[in-house]
Amino acid sequence: MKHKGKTNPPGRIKIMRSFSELMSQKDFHSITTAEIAGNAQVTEGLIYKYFKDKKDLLYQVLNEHFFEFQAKIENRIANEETCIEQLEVIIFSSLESYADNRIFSKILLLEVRNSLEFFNSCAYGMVRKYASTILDIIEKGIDTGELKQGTDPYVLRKVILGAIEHACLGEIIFGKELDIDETSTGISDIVFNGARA
Amino acid sequence: MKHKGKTNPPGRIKIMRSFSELMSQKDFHSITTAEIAGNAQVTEGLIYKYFKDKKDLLYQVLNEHFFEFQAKIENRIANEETCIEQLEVIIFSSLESYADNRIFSKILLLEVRNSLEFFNSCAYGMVRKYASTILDIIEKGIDTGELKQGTDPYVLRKVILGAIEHACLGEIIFGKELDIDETSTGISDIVFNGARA
DNA sequence: TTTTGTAAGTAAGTGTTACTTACCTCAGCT
DNA sequence: AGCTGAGGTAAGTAACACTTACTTACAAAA
Repeated sequence: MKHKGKTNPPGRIKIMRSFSELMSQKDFHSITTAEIAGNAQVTEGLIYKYFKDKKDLLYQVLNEHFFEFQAKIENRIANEETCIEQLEVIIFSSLESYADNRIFSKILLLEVRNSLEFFNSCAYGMVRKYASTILDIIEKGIDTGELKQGTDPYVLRKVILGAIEHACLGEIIFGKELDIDETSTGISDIVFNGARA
Repeated sequence: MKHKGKTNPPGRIKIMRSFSELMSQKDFHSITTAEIAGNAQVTEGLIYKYFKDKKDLLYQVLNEHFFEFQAKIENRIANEETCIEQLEVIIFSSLESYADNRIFSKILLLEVRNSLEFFNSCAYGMVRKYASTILDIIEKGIDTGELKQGTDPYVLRKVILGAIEHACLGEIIFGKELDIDETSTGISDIVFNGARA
C-alpha cells in the first residue's frame, strides 16, 4: 500500500525528523531502519508506508530542505542589477545555505551522488533548476558584454559551482568553521578578476 | 588471521581486479561480497583474509590507482617554469587522469567521501599530498609576484580543485564525453584572467 | 627425512539489516 | 449500521557482510 501524497500524517513527519536528527550524528549507511523507527517512536514497517525505501527517505528529506534554499536564492537574485552582482549573490547565498543547513549539505554533497537513482528523483530536478538559473545569468552577462565574449558559459558555471561545493566540503566533513564573507568575496574576486597579478 | 602486507598473493590480486571490474559496472553498495568472490573465482572468506572489510577493499583499490595519478602529475610539474604554468599543468593532468581512469575518479569523487573512515585511510594521505603540492605552488606564486598579493591561497586552491572535480562529475555520472583541452584551458583562463570583460 | 610453522585458501556458518506481509483500529461517509 | 480507507502494528524473511574452524601446500629447521 502506498501513500498518495495528499496528507502529511504525524508518523511521516516523525520519521523524517528522526532521520534528519540521526543524519546530523552519523552517515547514511550506518543509520539503521530500526534506529530511525525507534527514535521516531513508530514501528519499522511504517517507514515503508510512506517511503519506497531508505534512499527514498533520504531524497525526500533533501527535497524538503531544498525549498528553503531555492526560495532564499531566487528572492535575493531579484534584488540585484548586474549579472556579476547576481552571481556574487548566488555564491554568497549558497555558501550561507550550506553553512546554515548541514544536513542538507551533507546529503547533497556527500550522500546522494553515488547512486544513479538520485538523478531520477525530484530532488535532482531542483538541482537542475538551480544550475540552469546560474547558466541563464551567465549567458545574459556574455550577451550584455558584462562578461568576456569568449567565455564558455558551461565552464564558468563549473568553476563557480565547483568552488562553492569544494569550499563547503571541509566544513561538512570535519566540522570546521567557514568564514562565509571572506570565502565568498575571495571566490568572486578570483572568478571575475582572475588570480594573475 | 591477518595479512601482513609483505607478499601479494594471487588471491588478493584477483579480488582487487574483480572488484575494479564490478565498480566499472555498478556502484559500491550494490556490489556484494559474494559477487566479488564469484567473479574473482575465490571464496568469500578470502576477501577478509586480505581486507579488513568491504570498504577497506575500496580504499586499497583507490590507493593503488592513486600512485599513477600522483607520479604523472609530479613528473609534469617538474618540466614547467612559472607557477601559473605549473598550475595549468595540474589542471590539465588532473582532468586527463580522471578521464582516463573512471574507476579511480568514481571512487574518489563519489564513493569514499560519505564515511569518515576514509579520512583516516592511507588513500586520503595521498589526497592531502596532492592538495599541499597545489598550495605550495600558489604560495610561491604569490611570493614571486606572479599571482596577486591579496589572494587567499586556500581560496584559490578551493576554486581550482572545485572546478576540476565539478568538471569531471558529469562525465563520471552520466558517462558524457569531456573535451579535456577545451575544459582545462577554459578553467585556467577564468581562474587566472577572470571572467569579467 | 621428518617435523613444524605458517601463508593461502575453503566451507559452513551467524547476526544484522532492509524490506514484506498480513493484520488491526478507528474516523468519516452513505 | 455497515463499509471504506488511511494510519499504524507485529512478526516475519531473504540477503547480506562478516566470522570461525578447518584444510592444504610447502619451505625451512631439526
